[in-house]
Amino acid sequence: MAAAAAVSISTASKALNDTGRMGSETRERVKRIAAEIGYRPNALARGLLSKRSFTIGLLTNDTYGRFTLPVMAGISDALVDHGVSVFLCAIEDDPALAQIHVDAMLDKQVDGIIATGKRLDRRLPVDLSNLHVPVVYAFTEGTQNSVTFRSDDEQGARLAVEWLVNIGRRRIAHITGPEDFFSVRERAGAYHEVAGHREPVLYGVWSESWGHEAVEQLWKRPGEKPDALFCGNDQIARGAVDALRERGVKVPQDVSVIGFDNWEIVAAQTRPPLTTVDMELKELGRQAGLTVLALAEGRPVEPGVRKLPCRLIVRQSCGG
Amino acid sequence: MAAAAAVSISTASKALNDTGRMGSETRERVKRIAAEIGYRPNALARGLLSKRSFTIGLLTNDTYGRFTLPVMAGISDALVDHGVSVFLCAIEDDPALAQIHVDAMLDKQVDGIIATGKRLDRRLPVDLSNLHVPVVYAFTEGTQNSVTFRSDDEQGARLAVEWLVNIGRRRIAHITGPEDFFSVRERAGAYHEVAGHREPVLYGVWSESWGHEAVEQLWKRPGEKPDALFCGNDQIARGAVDALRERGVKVPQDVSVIGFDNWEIVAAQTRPPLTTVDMELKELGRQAGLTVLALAEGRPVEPGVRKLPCRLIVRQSCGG
DNA sequence: GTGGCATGAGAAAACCTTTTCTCACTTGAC
DNA sequence: GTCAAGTGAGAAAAGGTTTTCTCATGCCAC
Repeated sequence: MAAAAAVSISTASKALNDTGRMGSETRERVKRIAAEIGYRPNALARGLLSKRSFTIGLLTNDTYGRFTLPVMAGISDALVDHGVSVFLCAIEDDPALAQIHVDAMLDKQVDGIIATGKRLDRRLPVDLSNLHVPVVYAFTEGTQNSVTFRSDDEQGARLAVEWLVNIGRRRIAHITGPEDFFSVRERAGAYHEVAGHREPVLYGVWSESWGHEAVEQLWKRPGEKPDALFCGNDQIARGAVDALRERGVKVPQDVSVIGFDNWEIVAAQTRPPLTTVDMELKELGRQAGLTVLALAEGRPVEPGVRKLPCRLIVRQSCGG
Repeated sequence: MAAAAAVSISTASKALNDTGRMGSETRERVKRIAAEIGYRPNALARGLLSKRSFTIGLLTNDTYGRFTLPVMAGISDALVDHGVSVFLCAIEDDPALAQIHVDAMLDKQVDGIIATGKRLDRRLPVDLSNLHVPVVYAFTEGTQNSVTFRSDDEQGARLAVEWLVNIGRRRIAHITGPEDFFSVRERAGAYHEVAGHREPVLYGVWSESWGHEAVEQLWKRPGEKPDALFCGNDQIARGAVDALRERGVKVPQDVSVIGFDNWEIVAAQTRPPLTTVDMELKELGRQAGLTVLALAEGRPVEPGVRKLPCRLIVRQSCGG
């Protein structure tokens, strides 16, 4: 303890925390000696007393981290300045494992929990609604009266389709994922609204091969071919681009293609690199982090669903 | 506290921990009541006394988590049974940020630190060599006298090339990443040894487009074409497969292609799906987790570099 | 010179466990 | 009937910090 090294006992605490009454030369001396011996207070002891562990838990069922990692980066980015560290718990879809991790986090007195996932319209396999610590949901379905952050998929889709319209495309097709995804329906709705129903929506799965196959279907149909494809994610877009190339259709000259997610590893490696919609997951994580911190500190936060706007990332697959 | 709810005071502790002397009916009663009221001991208070926080820190500079996530999954998998939680700290390549995170972890009295990265032959931008907590390195360069876990890239490469030889391929080319990567040189060494120098090694970058371009180079050369490609990672392999398809070369009939990393998102989505070498990162993480736990508990661990064997994942890009 | 007050610094309690120590009571043996 | 040993359970200390309380000193004013 700094006390022993320096002179006094609990006076050290007051000196280092700039609290209490004391001579300024004593305060300075204690601080100097503390710095010299590299004294750092024990966060466990501090937490025991203050009821704040400066620790939060991040719960996710997104094994590959595609969505979780950007969210995590945002959370960490926002909280590191406040001295808060993050427990990451990957729970797959295993309720028992999830419960174990939640219990472990609670035992360690986390100041709050952020739940995140891989899908907006599904809950994590564990009930977090009656915990005595604040819970914030990010990119996963929350509970009644909770704070939930999600991307505004409708606005994102609108952004994409309007872009295609603005560069002069008229026959825009929409190739997307399974219709039971809420975000698929939201994006399709925006597509219909902006594009005006000129082309049908092709529902499928989230894979390159579906993008490939959907292009086959579209180009086998009689009549005019689409001059633009709005794809439900970057993998589908990539499959579509590959299929178009194989058919000798030029991207972006003959057909513009636009993706969703801005999953760099796919979007940037496609030839040509994909124009796509970024869901701003890092910003989403940042806000979730600040919110759980606010709740932990007792500041009031309005419950409800917060939709964060998406952003269009322009690369070369659209021309225009 | 359970004490208040039940009857006595510190007796509760002894009852719940099965220590001390006491009547079995008292012990049972305390346990029962504790279970009823859902009592869970405060890990902070426990840690203060026991000097064990049941917490470790995972430090990584692998932003996209391609390598870190499987390692993390293994660590968590190994340690969750021991009640240990993991702080994940993504430090990019920022020394100042790294130091902040390390300090925060030490303040929180982590029982140990695991350092991981995206490259075997580079250190993290922070010195962990003189900490008073154990440090284990996994998939990143460690320090003198430390415990380091890494994949056996030489053995992995051997596995791949031997497989190609065994299915009858004779003109095996090796397209790989930058020569300054230690693992690139190790893999190339094994390739030379097994394949017998029949083809040159093409060094480049870790991208699909390099795989694509390398195939162009190989097929533009006069003389016999390769009948197999051993690629330095799955992205290169994927670029190569795409280039071959565009040239009308059939995979796997005419040419076998084999990748490295088993990055499912690339390997499984390639047409045909890639046969590839898996570095068993999850197992690597598991062992790193158990090792740091052993060190934290004071059990002796031999320092040194532990090479873990790779495994061949057979899909359809090789035939045979 | 004495009473009041401001000031600086240490003492003590609290946070929640675990562990060791102590004490009262029971039992068995002589 | 007394003594030793054994048993059950509570008391107390410790762990490192923060916060409140107390006390001693010195100063000013009267």
